Amino acid sequence: MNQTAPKSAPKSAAKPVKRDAAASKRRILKAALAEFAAHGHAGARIDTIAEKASVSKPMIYSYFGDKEELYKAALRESYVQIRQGERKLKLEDLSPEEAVRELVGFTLRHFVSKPWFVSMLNTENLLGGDAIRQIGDVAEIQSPLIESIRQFLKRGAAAGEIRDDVDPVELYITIASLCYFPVSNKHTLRAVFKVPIDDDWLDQRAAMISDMLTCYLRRTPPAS
Amino acid sequence: MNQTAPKSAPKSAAKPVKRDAAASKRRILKAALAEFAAHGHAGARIDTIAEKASVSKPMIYSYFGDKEELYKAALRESYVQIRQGERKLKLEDLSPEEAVRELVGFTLRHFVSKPWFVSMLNTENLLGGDAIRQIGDVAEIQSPLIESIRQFLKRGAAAGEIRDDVDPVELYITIASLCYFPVSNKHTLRAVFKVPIDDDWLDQRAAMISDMLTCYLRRTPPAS
Amino acid sequence: MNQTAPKSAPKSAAKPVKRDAAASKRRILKAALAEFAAHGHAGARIDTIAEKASVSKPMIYSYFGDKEELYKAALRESYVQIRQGERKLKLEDLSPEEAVRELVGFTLRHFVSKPWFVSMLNTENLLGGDAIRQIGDVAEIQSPLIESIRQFLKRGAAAGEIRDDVDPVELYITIASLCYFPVSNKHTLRAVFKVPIDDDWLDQRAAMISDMLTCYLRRTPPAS
Amino acid sequence: MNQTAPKSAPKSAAKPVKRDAAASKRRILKAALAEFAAHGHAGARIDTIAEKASVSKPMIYSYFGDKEELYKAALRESYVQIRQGERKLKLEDLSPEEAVRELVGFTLRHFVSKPWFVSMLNTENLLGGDAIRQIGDVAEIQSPLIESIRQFLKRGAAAGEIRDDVDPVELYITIASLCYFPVSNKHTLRAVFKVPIDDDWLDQRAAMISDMLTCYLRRTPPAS
DNA sequence: TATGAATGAGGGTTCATTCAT
DNA sequence: GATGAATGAACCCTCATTCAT
Repeated sequence: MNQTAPKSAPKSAAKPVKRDAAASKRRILKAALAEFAAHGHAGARIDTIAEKASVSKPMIYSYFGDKEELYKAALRESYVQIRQGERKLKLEDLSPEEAVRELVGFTLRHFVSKPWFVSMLNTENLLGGDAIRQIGDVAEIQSPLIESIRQFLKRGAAAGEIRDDVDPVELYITIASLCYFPVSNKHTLRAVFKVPIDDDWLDQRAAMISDMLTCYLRRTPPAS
Repeated sequence: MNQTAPKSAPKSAAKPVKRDAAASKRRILKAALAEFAAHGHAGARIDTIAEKASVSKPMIYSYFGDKEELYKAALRESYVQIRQGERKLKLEDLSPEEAVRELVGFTLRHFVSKPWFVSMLNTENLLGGDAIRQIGDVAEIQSPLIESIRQFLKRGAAAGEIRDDVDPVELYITIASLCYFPVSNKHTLRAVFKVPIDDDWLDQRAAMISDMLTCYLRRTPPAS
Repeated sequence: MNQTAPKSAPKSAAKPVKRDAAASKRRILKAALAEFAAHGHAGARIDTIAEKASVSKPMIYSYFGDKEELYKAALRESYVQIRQGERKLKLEDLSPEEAVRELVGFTLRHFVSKPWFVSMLNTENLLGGDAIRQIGDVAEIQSPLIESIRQFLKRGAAAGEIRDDVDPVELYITIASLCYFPVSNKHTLRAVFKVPIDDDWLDQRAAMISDMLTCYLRRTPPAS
Repeated sequence: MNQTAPKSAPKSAAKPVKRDAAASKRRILKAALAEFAAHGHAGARIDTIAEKASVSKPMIYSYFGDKEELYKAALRESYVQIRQGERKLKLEDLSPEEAVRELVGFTLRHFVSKPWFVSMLNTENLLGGDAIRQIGDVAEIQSPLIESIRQFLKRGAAAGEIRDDVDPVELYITIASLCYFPVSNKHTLRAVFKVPIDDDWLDQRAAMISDMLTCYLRRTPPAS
């Protein structure tokens, strides 16, 4: 009767992670994020999520309520994961020019390597942002990065290396714009402009973006 | 074939728009574009499109085949309409700096005033670009604008006013990136960064983008 | 190719009533009434209704909206049908005693032969009467019967044959009570009191009820 | 086996009601009765019952088997509780007329104050009485009341105060009919006849019913 | 004993699509 | 050419029921 005695063989992963609520919830969230990112809100299928998460559908409803709530959880999760990645970015000891170059390269690689984040933003904005407005703490999730940018801008301005009228949020939006678009619109760009959005192209782009920003930051602000 | 030439038969003009196949098709396309842009591919409803176009559902199927084909037609239509708008842009007699400023302002206004275009691109890229790859002539649709940009870049470079290593497609992608992102991601930006993406903000942004690009174009290319 | 030519043989009921919206709706209503009466609100199955009505489920939703609305329609239908039966009742030319006897017999037979009416009332009252409150014209449906009762009471009182303080609604509720209970509670009565609620028993009951009512009506009202 | 005998072990009385199988079972039964009465057989939810009884769902299954068995237990319980109420009724020392008046008033108040009994009967009869047929001892539960009625009828007949051909079961069914209907069909009566079934109305009704029955009982039986 | 975790089977509802006039 | 009528196939969600601790 030692069929049901995994004690003696804890290593055997025959029954992966049964009866572990937290793990189940995590798997569901991961699968949901992938599914919503791949097919949008309406195109996502609860059946598929259940299957990919190796749980039954009722578990999803018991943990998350309904599709809408699951979507919100997935959207929030995409921000949480992005933020975890951003923690690795260290700009403190860099010159403004190096910091910009690092930030651009990082942001671009970040978007490329986490395409579900880009897809979730697309999906959410398509639907009018109803969900993100209901997630209270999204602003806080992103703030450390902005703070980091503010620091190096202040340092550079104090050292007289760059202009002193640059808002960190505006700069971030600029960088994000330049990095987001080629990733988000990869397929239409390729079809319309025959541009192959591959690693080489992206590397060149990162360099060009950095050049442009550096040039702009160095310049003295207009007299107006 | 004078079926589609009601001009020669003014008698039968009792019912103005009825029994006009071309008009029906146009109405369907318009409604489909609005619906797909508003709710994405999976979220769009054929019933709603039929209702908004004031046609019966079988009409849609007889004209367009199925939802997939209708989606492709709507996607193509969004490019056609965008292109029609771009025709109004005249850059020939402007200095490079003026041309950039005009192009940026125009592109931004364009995206803002045709949000369905932005939504259709989002939707199409979300789904992997399968549809746009099947539309043969999309590349040609966009080319006049690129040509126009090429012209003023060449002129400016010849006059020594700007650097001569700028690719028109790259420049357009840069401008598009900067104009697209704040429009496309309006809702998440507002939620995360508390930035109100209104007309004032967009005007300032257009100026800032133009400054940055001008600065970059003027600069001599790096030695490498 | 005369497979699809029923014209030459209109009698053949091979394809019963296809493409007849009104007929479909009628069949659905009939099936719904039977199903709700047999299994109650929650126990009724839309699938079963569709099957019994020989329509697909979407037809039901297209005609009636949802289960709740279909239930309301069925409830209303049960009153309409009951009312149609009551029209056959003629009390005008009868003496008060005969009228009562006729009314009692009729009501009892009515309830026995339309058990779905009794079941629908049970179901609706079980759920708190939410549905019937939303049906505007139920009161009017029942009123002719009350009017009829009022007439013979007035006639009998004027002739001095019966007391003159009897309210027609109260009398109807009394009769309904006496006729409803043995029909509605047929199964529990049989199980608890071993009373076989069959035709013989019901006939005797009708006589007893009539006796009792007659006795009561004849009596002069109490002094109080 | 002193697990279920906390009396002998007052030490472990820290948690008063916990680990008391009988109490749990009682709470389940009470909650089930309320739930089945409120929503009918199909509409009742095991989850709700578990929650209201403060037990886990597996407890319910371990005590009662399945929903069907729980329903039967609840149905039986409703009879048991009704019977407990009836025990308080004392008709022995009353005149026939007083006994009838007391019995009517009591029955009406009984139904009004135990609406779940009425609802359970409705539900059970709606479903065809399958459950009650499987409960063996229901007949015995009700019999004392019938016996009590038989007594006072015999006494009254012997004293020549009332007719002697009245069957106690028939009389009880008559009284039950008159008291049950206005309670059971409270909502539809209000909607259809605009009669407010409140305490005043019920008091008047009890008086009227008693009058009618008294009148009938006093009368000499018909010659037939 | 007691229960959190989990699920198979279905229930109501919707949607793209077609039929028949 | 045009449409009201109709439906198969899902989809989201729930519920009675069991597993495993």
